[in-house]
Amino acid sequence: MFYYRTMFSSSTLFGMTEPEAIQQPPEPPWRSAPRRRSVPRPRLSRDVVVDAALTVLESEGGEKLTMRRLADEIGVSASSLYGYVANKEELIQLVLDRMYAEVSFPPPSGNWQEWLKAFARAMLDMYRRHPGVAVLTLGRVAVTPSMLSGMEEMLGELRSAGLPDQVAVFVGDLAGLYVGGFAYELEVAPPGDPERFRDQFTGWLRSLPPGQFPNLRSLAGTMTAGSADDRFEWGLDVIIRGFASYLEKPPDPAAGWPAS
Amino acid sequence: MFYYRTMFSSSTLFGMTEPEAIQQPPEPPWRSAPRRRSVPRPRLSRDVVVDAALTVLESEGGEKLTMRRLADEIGVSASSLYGYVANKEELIQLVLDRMYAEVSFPPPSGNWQEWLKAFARAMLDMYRRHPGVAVLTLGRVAVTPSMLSGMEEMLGELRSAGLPDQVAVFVGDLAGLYVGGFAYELEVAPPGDPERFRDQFTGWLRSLPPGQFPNLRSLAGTMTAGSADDRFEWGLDVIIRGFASYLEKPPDPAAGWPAS
DNA sequence: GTTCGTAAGCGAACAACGTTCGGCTACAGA
DNA sequence: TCTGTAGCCGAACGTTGTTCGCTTACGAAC
Repeated sequence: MFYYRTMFSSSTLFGMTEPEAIQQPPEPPWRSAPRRRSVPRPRLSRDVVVDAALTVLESEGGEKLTMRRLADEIGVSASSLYGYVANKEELIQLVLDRMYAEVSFPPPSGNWQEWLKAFARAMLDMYRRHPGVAVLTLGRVAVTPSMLSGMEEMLGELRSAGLPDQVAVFVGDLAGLYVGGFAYELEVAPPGDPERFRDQFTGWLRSLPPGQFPNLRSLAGTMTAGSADDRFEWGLDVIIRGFASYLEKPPDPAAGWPAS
Repeated sequence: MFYYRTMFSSSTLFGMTEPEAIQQPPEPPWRSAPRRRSVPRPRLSRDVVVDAALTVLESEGGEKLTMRRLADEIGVSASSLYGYVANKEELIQLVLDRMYAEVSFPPPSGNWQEWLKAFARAMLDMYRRHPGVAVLTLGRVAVTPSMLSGMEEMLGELRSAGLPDQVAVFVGDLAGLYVGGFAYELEVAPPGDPERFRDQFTGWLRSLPPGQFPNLRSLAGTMTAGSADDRFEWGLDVIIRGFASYLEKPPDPAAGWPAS
């Protein structure tokens, strides 16, 4: 579901330790241990910080999530946060982990296509419940524990439904990119009335010079047609159809496709 | 090709003017006119600034593109840049416009599938020639003149190849998202030896606890298999197959798909 | 009950960022 | 030669993430 921005870019970013170094609990390396305290009387905690981050996120959006603003939300100074979070990047990773953990997996079924659609919808629902989160996933690679669990679950379902390994890996890759990108698009949409905005955009397209942009002009209505949900379902369907077609009729092996 | 992050989020971001206001040259609204000067003896110019931005971008990456760094590159003070560029956002838009203009369109052919693949490859080539640019497209909506031209060209080709309007619009949407996301993935990959990194990542996956992550462990090799080019071609093929399947066998109209 | 160690939290500060403002400078036109 | 102005600059402002040293208040030890 979310390999895409993950598989080739995740590890060294947060000072990933060498494979040998990770043994007992292979938590992602960015997860630093919270500071020990033999005297337990803190007003703060990792959970308090992450909770407050979510509050700020949902009420003011991703760009407004600043360490000072977050500290204000809790009623504490900004520097205090660094006792519980290594830096802002780690904070965001913790937020994303919390979000991914919220996504519930569809029950196992032999039908990988329907399962994947249900999972994708669950992901999109999560993004919708927490506006401001999709923005955080951009330009960032989140290898959080709960995201690993999501990947694991999906791979299990796809494999047990009979998909070849390579296809199982790649379908998650592509679908994850799709859902994340779609959620981002929803978030970035201007806050005002969507109808009005759509009309505005359509009108702008129609105002392009006819000689230079005939297609954009005549397709102005088409480009803004359909509800967000319709477009989401459609894209999902197209991607899954593509993979189904691949299963029925694999391309020429000489083209360099990895063997399944 | 790049509708995705465009169609529903572009306009109000940069203070889009009302449709009626745009008449003769409907340049995107972020493009402010450079300051008039009856005395033409400037060391700087918009082109000089954009050129320098590209140099910084390619040598130090997107995060390092700062106004001060850019000014240093030219040998000028940071504040001087604001005579030629309204702000950093506009600078980035200008950079992106320059990049999109560099992409050459494949010659028209009746085969929309091959045409689209060729266009996607040309886009990816552009991103590869200019490392650091893909990062800039994230979290941003670039409705630049050259990007409009790209959309126009693609729509023309797809329509003349017989694709229904709605499909033509959406295929560009999805393919654009794919290419942009892929390019970003390439950029974010750690600078060191890719082979070594892949081994590292594979090893890390294999070090996950077997009971909890059996699939991730056993698919560790599969997840990192294939060259970047192979994976790019594969994803492209999957997407296009999905659309082809849609053309042959449209889904149930009751499901709310837009009529073509 | 007093002392003490320690960790939680604070305020100030730092560097870097985008951006603005007032002023200097040097040239084109009068 | 004078003057207006365009081009550019340095300093500054308000943010940002982050660090550092200090205060404070509690649990434990005597």
